[in-house]
Amino acid sequence: MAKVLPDLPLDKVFDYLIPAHLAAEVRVGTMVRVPLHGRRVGGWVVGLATEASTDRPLHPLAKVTGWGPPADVVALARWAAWRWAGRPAKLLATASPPRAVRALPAAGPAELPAAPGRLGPGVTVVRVPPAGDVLPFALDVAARGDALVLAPSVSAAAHLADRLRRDGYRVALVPEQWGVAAAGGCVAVGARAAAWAPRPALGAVLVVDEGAEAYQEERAPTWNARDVAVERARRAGVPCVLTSPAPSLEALGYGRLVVPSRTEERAGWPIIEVVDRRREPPGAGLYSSRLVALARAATPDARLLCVLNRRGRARLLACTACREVVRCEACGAAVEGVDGGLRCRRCATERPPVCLACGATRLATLRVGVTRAREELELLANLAVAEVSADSAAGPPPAGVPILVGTEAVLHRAAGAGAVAFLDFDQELLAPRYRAAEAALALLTRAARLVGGRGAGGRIMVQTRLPGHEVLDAAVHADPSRLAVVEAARRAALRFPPETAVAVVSGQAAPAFAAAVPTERGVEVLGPNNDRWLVRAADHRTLCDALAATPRPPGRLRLEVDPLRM
DNA sequence: CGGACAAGCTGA
DNA sequence: CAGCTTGTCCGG
Repeated sequence: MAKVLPDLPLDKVFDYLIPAHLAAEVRVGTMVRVPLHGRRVGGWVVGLATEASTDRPLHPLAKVTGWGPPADVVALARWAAWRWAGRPAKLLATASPPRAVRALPAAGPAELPAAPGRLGPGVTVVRVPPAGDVLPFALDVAARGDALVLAPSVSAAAHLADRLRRDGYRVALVPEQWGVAAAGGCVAVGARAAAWAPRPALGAVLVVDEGAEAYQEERAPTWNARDVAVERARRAGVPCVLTSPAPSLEALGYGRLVVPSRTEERAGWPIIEVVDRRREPPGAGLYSSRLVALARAATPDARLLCVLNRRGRARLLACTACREVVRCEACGAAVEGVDGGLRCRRCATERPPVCLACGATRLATLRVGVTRAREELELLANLAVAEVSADSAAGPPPAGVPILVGTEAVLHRAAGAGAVAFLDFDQELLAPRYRAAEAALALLTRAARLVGGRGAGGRIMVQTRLPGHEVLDAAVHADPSRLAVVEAARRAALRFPPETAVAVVSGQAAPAFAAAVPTERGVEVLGPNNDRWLVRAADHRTLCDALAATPRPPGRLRLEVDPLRM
């Protein structure tokens, strides 16, 4: 008989008889449909047995849907369900092909384009400067056969896949080519979900830009592809390589660090010019004389990207026709849009969404910081300046404009740049998130990739009132360890991860859950703060065991293990 | 999850 | 008291 985990928010395994005509297709991982409680549901075979765990009469499997995650991935999903306090079905769904796979294609060739080179056992963390190339590491793992290569975005994965193909490797882009990956004899390449790709004979694992936030699933269970990949390699006993321009503290805890020579690393970072805003004359606003000089030198071929993160400010509405700011007719304060109408933030007066100045009905949110910066830069530089928003539906940034200004989205939406200027970097350095420093350095590395290394003339300008901050110290010296040392000490002093392991508990059932967490072995429950509780323990084993031992009260509950913010 | 069944509420 | 909603239970 088959032990089946239904695709329901239910952690229970049910026994089914395997009809003779399906026997050849049923193995651990096979996706099936089964009768349960008067209906048919999908599920995964998670085990095979000869004896049922119940006396009640068994139903036969209704249907085999197709191939599913192999046995090692099923086991990995069970581990991840414990590690991120979630349901195995959620993780098995991620590990499954997006469309039913009835039959696998032929496996790829056994012989590989290159002989496996040096690759140590266990986890190797490699510091690759922003302008450096990770392809050599991808080739190293690919030469091991049935490799797994993860990149932080689908586009980065597709690009790496193309380059591996050009070097003679057969590549499966997962999850689209799930079946090709399952057949084996190829490199599986993909973004976050590819951590679960089927690999018949896993040879090695590479995680590119291991610290990227995109590796973490935002919805619970908040699993992280890097951590899943590391555990997977450990279970298989194969080498695992993590690359990053500035390895995270979590990665540094996994394995030995390999750094390039000082010369090589310095060449891979652009020149970073720090402008001390405390020394600028008052009234200069966001525009130091050095920034104005940089702006005047911008050309359409060597654009200047100006980054101004002004999040968390009250957002204003403006009329798209006459550009008048929309205000309350009763008290004159700013209004906010509420389902089809406008409401005053101060006196709660409501009215239809119509401009009082011109009567137009098309209103748009105004990002005060960025919009004003665009106008001011245009005057100061005497050049065209375009505003770039995070809305990718707005199309690519306009061509032929020498200066672009926007929130950090400008770094995602522009293909390249001659220079990048952070108008007010203190926003990043002082953000009230425990990972703010790592995130700020990540922002600088993203900018560094757009402008290239110092040899290519790349330069970044950072305006700040904290010129001695360790993030800037690390970037200016092209030495991320200068931040890692300070940050590790700070996290340890504040008992933040990875010094400790934490989970955020929220949702309607959070009070009952928080009260039921067993506070043994040093497990602490802190809060509530904004209706959220924090569970903290010395390590993940202690934390996850405590969460697993807590009975789930009825009602909505969100458990966020390893929160990005807390 | 979602069907079954029970208990509670409402209006004639 | 029919007809409906809401809550609880449980599945092979």
